Amino acid sequence: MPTSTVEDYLKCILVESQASPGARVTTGQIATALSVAPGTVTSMIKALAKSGLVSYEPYSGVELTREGRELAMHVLRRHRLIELFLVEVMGVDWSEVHAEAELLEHAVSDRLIDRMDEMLGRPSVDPHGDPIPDARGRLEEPDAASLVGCPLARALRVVRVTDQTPEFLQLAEREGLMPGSELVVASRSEAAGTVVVEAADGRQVSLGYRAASRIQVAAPE
Amino acid sequence: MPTSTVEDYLKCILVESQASPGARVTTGQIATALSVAPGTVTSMIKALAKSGLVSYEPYSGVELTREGRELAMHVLRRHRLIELFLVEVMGVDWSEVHAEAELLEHAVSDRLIDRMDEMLGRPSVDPHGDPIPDARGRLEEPDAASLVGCPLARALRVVRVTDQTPEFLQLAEREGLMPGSELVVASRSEAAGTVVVEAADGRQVSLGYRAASRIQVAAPE
DNA sequence: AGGAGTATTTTGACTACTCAAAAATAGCGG
DNA sequence: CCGCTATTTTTGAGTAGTCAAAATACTCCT
Repeated sequence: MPTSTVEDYLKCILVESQASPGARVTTGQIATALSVAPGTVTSMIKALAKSGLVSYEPYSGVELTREGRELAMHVLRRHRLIELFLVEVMGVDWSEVHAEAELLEHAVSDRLIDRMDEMLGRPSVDPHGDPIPDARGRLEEPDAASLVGCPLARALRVVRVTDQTPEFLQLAEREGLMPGSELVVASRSEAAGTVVVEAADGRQVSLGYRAASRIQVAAPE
Repeated sequence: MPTSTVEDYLKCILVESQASPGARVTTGQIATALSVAPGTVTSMIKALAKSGLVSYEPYSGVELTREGRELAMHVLRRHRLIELFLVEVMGVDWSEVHAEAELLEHAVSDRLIDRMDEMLGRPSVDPHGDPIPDARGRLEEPDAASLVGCPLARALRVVRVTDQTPEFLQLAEREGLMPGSELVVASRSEAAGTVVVEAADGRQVSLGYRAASRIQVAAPE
């Protein structure tokens, strides 16, 4: 049985490698993401490599093995189902569910997860639009355009928000930029690094490139 | 922030001291209840004493301090609310909820616990009839009679089942001895150490004294 | 009171995780 | 190809929890 620390490392490696596909994940990246000292990551990674969960070449980064990826997928599934459960069934604010799920994902049994899945109608995405791996650990990662790369002056729908900080999520909620919301990108300024968005209620919001890149959109319906 | 191990020790000391009021809890008792080696308990207890959560006199047992008791009460509250939530909201079998709650009680935030409490209508007992401490850690422990000490040939109602093993709980369910069930104690044999109970459906069940003492009853309604 | 037997504590060691700080390495600019 | 900087790894040490087995203390019986 993997410890919850091991689960955290694997999940972290999975999401980091999804964020930049093709590249190996560096120990520094992991240290930052998990808020631990760099040396801690190195020794942990060596332990994971010994257990066959990652492949590791010193100074060149880490990659999940098939077994490690499967485990990480299950943790991710638990995390995202719990998030959705908290929002849909328990009425928790979507800006708070990430932190709650971070703890619960290590404590909830597979039976309970399946019960949640059933209660929620076998959903495919969590409250942030992140796809939920199925019970066999399969996941298709849709590649949607972000507010930085999408066409202008076209009706669009938010499908995913890839920033889990409560502050960002509260902003998104306030400005009508949650998954499902409709919007139009009014303009972009390369020089200023801003994107001006018109939400469904007609209000205009200006976002920096970093923030804009965290919001993914698709054609309405 | 106490670790989940500390929470387990405190909760264990609390329930053991409730089971035999007045007596100090021995390290051996704790070791058995938590399935750890006796020496482990001794060193853990010394750490708890240093943190001011228990008072400890070598060879004479342990007692919770006010602070330790408060903490233990909160853990017990979490545990029992989670059990009820799992049964009422998620439809989990009552014989399984104890084990689930054992893990979840360390991972659920206070906010979520309060949300559960609200959803369940501020309940006073869990699915086994165990009383739920309130948000301030207060608890009244009703002293009901068990099937060993109650009157014979009188209509009674099960109010509490004080054995959390799945096997026992499944038996109780099968034989109609869950909290709320009505029954009559038909006879008792001191010599054989058995109690014969007639459940609501008319079936008779014979229980050993140990099992009978685990089922508490009160007058119907 | 003297043992015998049981419960408890001590000892020494191990796993899992962590950090700070020193040492090693990679990759770049010249 | 040499040196500089940033990153990574190593080293040494500490915390939390655990066990097996030896040592100690209690208790009860004769």
